[in-house]
Amino acid sequence: MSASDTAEITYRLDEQVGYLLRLAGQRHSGIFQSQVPGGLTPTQFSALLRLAEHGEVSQNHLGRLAAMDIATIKGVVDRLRDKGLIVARSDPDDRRRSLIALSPTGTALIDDLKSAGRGITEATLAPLTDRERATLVTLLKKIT
Amino acid sequence: MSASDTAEITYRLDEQVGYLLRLAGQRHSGIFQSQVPGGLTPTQFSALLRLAEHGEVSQNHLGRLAAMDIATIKGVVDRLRDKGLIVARSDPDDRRRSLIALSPTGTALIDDLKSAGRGITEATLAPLTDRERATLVTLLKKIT
DNA sequence: TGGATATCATTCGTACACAAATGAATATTC
DNA sequence: GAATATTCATTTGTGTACGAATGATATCCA
Repeated sequence: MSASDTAEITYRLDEQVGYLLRLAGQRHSGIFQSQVPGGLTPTQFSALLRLAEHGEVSQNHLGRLAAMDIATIKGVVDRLRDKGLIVARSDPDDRRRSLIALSPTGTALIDDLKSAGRGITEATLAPLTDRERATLVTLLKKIT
Repeated sequence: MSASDTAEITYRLDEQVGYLLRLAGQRHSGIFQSQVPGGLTPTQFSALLRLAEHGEVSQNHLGRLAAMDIATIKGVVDRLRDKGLIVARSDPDDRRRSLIALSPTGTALIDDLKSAGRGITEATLAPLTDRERATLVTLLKKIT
């Protein structure tokens, strides 16, 4: 047994994906907040874009589309409705369901959100070359 | 102007770093929870490892070391103290400061945490080759 | 030395994030 | 068609995450 085998177990927190994912998320979140219109959060933004893509869907389905827990999407929907960006109605064919759709205000906001979203992604990826950006996106998709 | 230039602005949520960072973080978080001993959260884990690296530090300093807001580290420290993994005492040389250190129980846990941390990273990166793993870590560091 | 400045920790408010429990409504299956 | 299972939305509880305000303590420097 060599001397280095004795006690110490080396483990560098700064090299772990989990820790780095948290840090990268923090930085992105700051950039997002400074560039998004309407004081939207990243999750609210995702929910709105999913609604733009899919049209009217049930609340739980929207949560699945935007990768949110049912308890999380509930709060997000409540806040988006308070902001007047979405409308909710109960499904006449299934009384358990609450159908969620963009309001006219919400619809009118979508193009601005897409444009802001492009700027946010650009700022987040600014330290990378085009090739590195594509690689990062590819690798992140693989571990999702 | 071609037909496709008219209205539609294309924007794919599933291609945006911010969204992918959130998804990757969610998956990692699930893996973490299933493998870490003592029911620790990723942030609690990070705080403990920083304490192991740096020894006794002030609460705010610990927050900076582990990339947490002062309001966040306060809650984390409270919960770690409730679990008996750390001890806090007031700094005799600066009465504003609260000095935080690992307790004997916390110290005894560190090697297990490092070992679990390796497994968690391995499971998170399982879909990637060794080369891809190194690339991902490098790119994440660059956007941090 | 004494006033401006900075740092430390706490607290409050808002917003995810998810597990678990609940009750209502709908599907399934025998 | 009745028992079983599933799905939907809500609620509760715990734990990040961060901005902003506050009061206590240190430091700086004119």
